[in-house]
Amino acid sequence: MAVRLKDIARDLGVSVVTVSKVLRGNKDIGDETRRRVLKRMKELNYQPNMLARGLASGKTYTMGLVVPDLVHPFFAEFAKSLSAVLRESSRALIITSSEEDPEIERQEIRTLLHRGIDVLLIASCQSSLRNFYEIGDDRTPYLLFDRNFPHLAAHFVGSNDVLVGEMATNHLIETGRKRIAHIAGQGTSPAFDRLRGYRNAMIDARLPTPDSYVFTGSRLEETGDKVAAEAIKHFLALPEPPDAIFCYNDLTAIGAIEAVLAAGLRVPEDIAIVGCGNMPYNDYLKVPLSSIDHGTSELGRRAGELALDLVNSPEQPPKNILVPPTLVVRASTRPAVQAT
Amino acid sequence: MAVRLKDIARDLGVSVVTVSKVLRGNKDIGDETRRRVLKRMKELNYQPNMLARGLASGKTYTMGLVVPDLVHPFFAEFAKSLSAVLRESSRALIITSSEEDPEIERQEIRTLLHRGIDVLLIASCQSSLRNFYEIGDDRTPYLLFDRNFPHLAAHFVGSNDVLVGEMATNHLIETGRKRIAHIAGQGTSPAFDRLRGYRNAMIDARLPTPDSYVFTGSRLEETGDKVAAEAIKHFLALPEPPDAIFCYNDLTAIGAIEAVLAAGLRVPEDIAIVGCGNMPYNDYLKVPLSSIDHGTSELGRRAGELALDLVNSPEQPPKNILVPPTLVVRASTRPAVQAT
DNA sequence: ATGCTGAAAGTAAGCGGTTACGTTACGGGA
DNA sequence: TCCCGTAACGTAACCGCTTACTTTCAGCAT
Repeated sequence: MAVRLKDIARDLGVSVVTVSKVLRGNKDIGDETRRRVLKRMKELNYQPNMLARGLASGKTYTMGLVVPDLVHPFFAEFAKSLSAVLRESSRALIITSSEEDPEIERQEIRTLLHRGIDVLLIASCQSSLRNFYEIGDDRTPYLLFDRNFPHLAAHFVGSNDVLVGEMATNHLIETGRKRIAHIAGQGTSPAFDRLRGYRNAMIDARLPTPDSYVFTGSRLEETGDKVAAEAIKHFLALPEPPDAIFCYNDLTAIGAIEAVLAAGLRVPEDIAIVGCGNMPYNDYLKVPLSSIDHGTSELGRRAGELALDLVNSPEQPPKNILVPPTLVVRASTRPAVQAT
Repeated sequence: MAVRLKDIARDLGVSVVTVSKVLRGNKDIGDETRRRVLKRMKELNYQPNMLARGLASGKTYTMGLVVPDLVHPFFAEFAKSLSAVLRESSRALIITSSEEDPEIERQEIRTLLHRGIDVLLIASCQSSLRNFYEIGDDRTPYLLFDRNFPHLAAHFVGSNDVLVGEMATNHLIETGRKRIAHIAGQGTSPAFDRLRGYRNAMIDARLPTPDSYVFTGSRLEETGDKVAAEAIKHFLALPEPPDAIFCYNDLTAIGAIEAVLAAGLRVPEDIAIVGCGNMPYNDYLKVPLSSIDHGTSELGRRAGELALDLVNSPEQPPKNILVPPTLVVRASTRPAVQAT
């Protein structure tokens, strides 16, 4: 079996408490004793039993992460980056997926809390806040990422999604488009904020945004490509079809490109398209896709740092960490008028 | 704070042990008592403290997963599917990434073992077996997936990669190609087996496979697209360039398509290309990519089931679970001779 | 000499469960 | 009537570690 504190104590003729104190760097121990204990720990390759430590101390050295979908590159990359930060402070990460199902999310949160985690990180797929009151009861500190709840005073790490919407829209405006449409998401703060950013930019540029230029779809993370097909059908049936589309995310943008091409039109000549998320394969698509990059690994890093901070000072006032987005231009938004 | 067995016992005037027995479905309890305990558990919304249970019983109801890269769609999908299986038996999953670094992998394994997990699942990036002797010492059952070690008598869940290579190559042969090349991986069992499958198929078809038709690259999971560019340069410089290429994975195939197109040749007319992994975006590439599908979620499911089985009977003889691959044909391998 | 201080160690209790045995009371077979 | 088996529950110890509180003793001021 594994080496225990007891074994080291016995070997050295000291008490378990003494060894435990050395382990945790307690001042309470003489130099000579400390040295002997540390030496023996190395020799035996001692690793503390985290279950026992967690039970006795309340700290588990474990963080919990709940994402709506592990396969989505954004969440995967976030998890990877977060994981790297936690590894440095030798904490484990329990990752669970809610599959975009509020009931599963609820279940996963409860499981994590009762399993014992120091901090919970979550991109919630809830529309209500019920789950979060439960978390509050358990006094486990938590932070939201990617998706925020305006009326919940919680820590948040994410993009400035209003700015995301503005940047994408302004980019289309700057390349000379006038009739700019938006395929919008639903029910989450990024969806809401990106729409707002889009509206802001259009109003600033004094461009019209008829209601018919905003097509709202749901579950765009998983089925954005399908939804985009409907959206394009809708847009192309308008008396004045758009000459550019800002899509809620890249999957939707990909679907939009496919649908536009299938309709016999050209991207970007007839319709320019910009997405959001800057997925790895954007360069290799039929039309390489312009996109807004969230700085995902930066997000993961910042979230990890905040989480570590919350372990020590759980009661601090809510922080709101926004990582600035960047625009990555590719072929799908080359200027409409090739003035040469 | 959370509800404990003690609270329920007190409320009902029975002992903690009685409640514990009910919790675990022990026969040893009368119907009436059992009913009262269960009722009270529901009322108080009791959830067992996993740390305490783990410490006392040795079972942690937690599995550990080590993957080389969380962002890779294969591992993400595997993790997702595995996670779903474990959720059904209310077990948590600790996911860690080795970043394709043997030393990190070693570290992560040790951390997991000392944290206490019931089963370890790992796609190892080791070339040596050193880590696995360590695991053996801790008597924690483990299973390998995706990447196997021929000389290690361990449980394995993965593709039949020889068959993968044969299927891909045979498909190219059946569509009329004669000069078929392979961009091969390095150092892992899938790389080795797919190469063998390629060779098998070529020999069976009495087609030549000069050494110059096999280009070996490393770290294809992360940089396959770059490596493919070199490979294509190499192939096109041959006196008799190939008319088809079987690529170790989809990322490599994507890079190959890009490079072939950039060289002014057509896919599939001049060079057909088949990949491996059947990534989500294969339909949307410049040339939609034919690929071998591993049945990734099936793999995750089978791995999860085996892992659950190992909890109860850790000492069973090594199982070797191979999920049959399937071919998904897209534009990149349309027949060379459109005989109409 | 007496008492106080602080460094260095130890003692005991407990975290929330589980496990291996006891104990009790009842009923049936001989 | 006696014994024993069994159902139903309880007792005590322990899992490996931490926490809060002693204890011990040297050094120093009074």
